[in-house]
Amino acid sequence: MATIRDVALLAGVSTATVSHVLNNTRTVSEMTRDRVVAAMEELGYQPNAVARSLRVNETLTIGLILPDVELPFFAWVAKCIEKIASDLGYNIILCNSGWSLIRELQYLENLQTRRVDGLICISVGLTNEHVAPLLRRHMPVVWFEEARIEGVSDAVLIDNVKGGYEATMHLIVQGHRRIGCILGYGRATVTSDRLLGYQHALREAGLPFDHTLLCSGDYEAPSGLRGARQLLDLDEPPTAIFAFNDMMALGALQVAHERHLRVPDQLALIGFDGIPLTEFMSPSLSTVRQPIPEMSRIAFDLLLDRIHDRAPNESRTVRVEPTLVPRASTLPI
Amino acid sequence: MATIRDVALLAGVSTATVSHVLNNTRTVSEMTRDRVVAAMEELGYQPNAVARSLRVNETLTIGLILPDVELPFFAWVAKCIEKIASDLGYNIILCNSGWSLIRELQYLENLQTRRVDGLICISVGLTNEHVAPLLRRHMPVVWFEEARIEGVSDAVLIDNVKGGYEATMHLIVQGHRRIGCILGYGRATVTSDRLLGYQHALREAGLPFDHTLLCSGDYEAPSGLRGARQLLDLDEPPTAIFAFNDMMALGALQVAHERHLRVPDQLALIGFDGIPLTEFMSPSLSTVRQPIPEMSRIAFDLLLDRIHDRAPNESRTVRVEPTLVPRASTLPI
DNA sequence: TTCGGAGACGTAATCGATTTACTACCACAT
DNA sequence: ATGTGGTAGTAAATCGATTACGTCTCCGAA
Repeated sequence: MATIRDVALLAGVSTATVSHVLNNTRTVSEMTRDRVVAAMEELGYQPNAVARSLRVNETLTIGLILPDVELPFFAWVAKCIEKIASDLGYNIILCNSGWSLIRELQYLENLQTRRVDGLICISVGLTNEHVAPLLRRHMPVVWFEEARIEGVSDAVLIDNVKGGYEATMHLIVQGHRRIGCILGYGRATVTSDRLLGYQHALREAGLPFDHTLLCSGDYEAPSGLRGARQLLDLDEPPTAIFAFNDMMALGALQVAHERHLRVPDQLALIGFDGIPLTEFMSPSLSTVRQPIPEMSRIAFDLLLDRIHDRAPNESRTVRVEPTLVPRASTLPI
Repeated sequence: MATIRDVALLAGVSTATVSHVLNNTRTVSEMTRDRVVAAMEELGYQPNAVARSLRVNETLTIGLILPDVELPFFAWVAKCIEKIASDLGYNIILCNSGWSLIRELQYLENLQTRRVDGLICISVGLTNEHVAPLLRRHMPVVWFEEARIEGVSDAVLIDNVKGGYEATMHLIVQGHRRIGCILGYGRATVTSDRLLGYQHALREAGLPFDHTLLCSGDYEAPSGLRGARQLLDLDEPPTAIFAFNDMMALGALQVAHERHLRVPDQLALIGFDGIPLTEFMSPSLSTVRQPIPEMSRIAFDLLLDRIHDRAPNESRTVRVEPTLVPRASTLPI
């Protein structure tokens, strides 16, 4: 494999000159430049980014930690972030934590060792305490969608209280009085905030809060299925179900079909996230959309600001608005 | 950021000794080892993988090029490969080509520059000619699921002819005589082989091949929707549709609902891939499953063999069997 | 007493780039 | 003749690890 030295030798110049041709970092006479370029061609030279990274202390790589790329929501996030990154010359190291704090911590170690320039985290267990050592070493970290403690590292979040409120209020406006909830993981603020919004809406409408209408899920379809069955088996079953993500809503939708309940007449359904898939469910699924493309852009900008040291000392939290997307699963035709 | 030299200084030993403690590559007396470990702790030392990579010429990183992580099939692949890789200490650089050959080529350049140890490719346009320069530089490449030319680089493929045959024959056995097809991209062997299998099955059953029953798609749900509408608008519409992937089948399923066609009585549907989602559609979708976890394992093994120079000179193609998964969308209750 | 071998470590070259500091040359004005 | 300034190039230090080779000490056998 040809090195910069080989190129320099063949072109009859120093490695410095080759480097300057490569990076356009100093004027090189046209004659010399041509000779260098020709030498690179002839040798099939490919610069070694590892050596470059060692010297300039920059890897043009960022780590992306998320719970499970297989879930459409996270796949969506991964795609958006990868797009933005690659357009700017950055590469993404994909880290699939499988909802495990231990694996998250392993990735944290690993990514530091690899000297990634920054880190975007959709974390299930990491807190600011875990990343404090990274911050001290000036490794930028941005929390995405979920931040266990705000105000220490940068974060881009949505207003989950509002999202929960809007989903619930939408169902109430459609005339529903008993609204079941399929929650997410208990310890996540994502879950507790959406639940808070649900309760606000009930209170505002003067409806009682009945904890038997809550059941827990894990953001995967089977748990939505189990949850919906449990709710529909109640003595006084709900007429509408608010699933805290779209995949659990999909599970619930299957239960509706299995029990021959017409959606939305006999059972209304609303999800959360707004993954593209929701549009293609039958009936199409109402949902609360997270603006993932925008959030990805913001997350990357926050990261770049830190990487290039043009961010303020204090941390920044950007909160974006979710938007209600009413579709056939809640709207009578 | 502490370096190995800082550790050596603090522990009062040479960098060689620290390195040997780090990698367990030479016996170090217990006393010295303790001092070194203590020094590492005190300094919060984290080895620099970039420097290591430069020296040992190994990055423990592999590139994964695929068309679109957002599609559940590719997300599934990404997850499986990432799992296997990370268990072996490798990291994955995610490269989303967006079905573009140009971007694939850019990633190819980029990954070479970064000196990844190997490459797994689900390619839309790359051929062996494009990767020939990589192979000459001893960069291992494994084609996954699709290989434009076999027998030059390693590949793990499924028998798409058989898959197409089984899907079609399954529908024929259920009594269908006119079977529509929603194809994938024309230039891919994945598409042409599945079509071949379809034709084999028709011939074997003595059914005519009618090209008006074919329409083209792009593996995304909307194209399945358009395709299904087109097929059902025929003067003699099919009673069953074979979509060349599950997402297009999902689109077709939506058309069935929109036209109030009972599935499978009035319209039977079968997809391809076997993504987990199929189980949660209503009705659950029959499909032909690709054994992605096994294929991922095989792909990685092929790669590791090349990386460690224990592969034969000639290329190896491993072909695995797809399996028919009959579900409610083709089976009357 | 000497020699050989094992155990424990150190010195310094090396990987392939970038970049600072310096030189050489030429043109032009004073 | 001297100084000034710009252009084009080189030599060598540097990034932070790994590792080939060498050194030193100690112990037991000849």
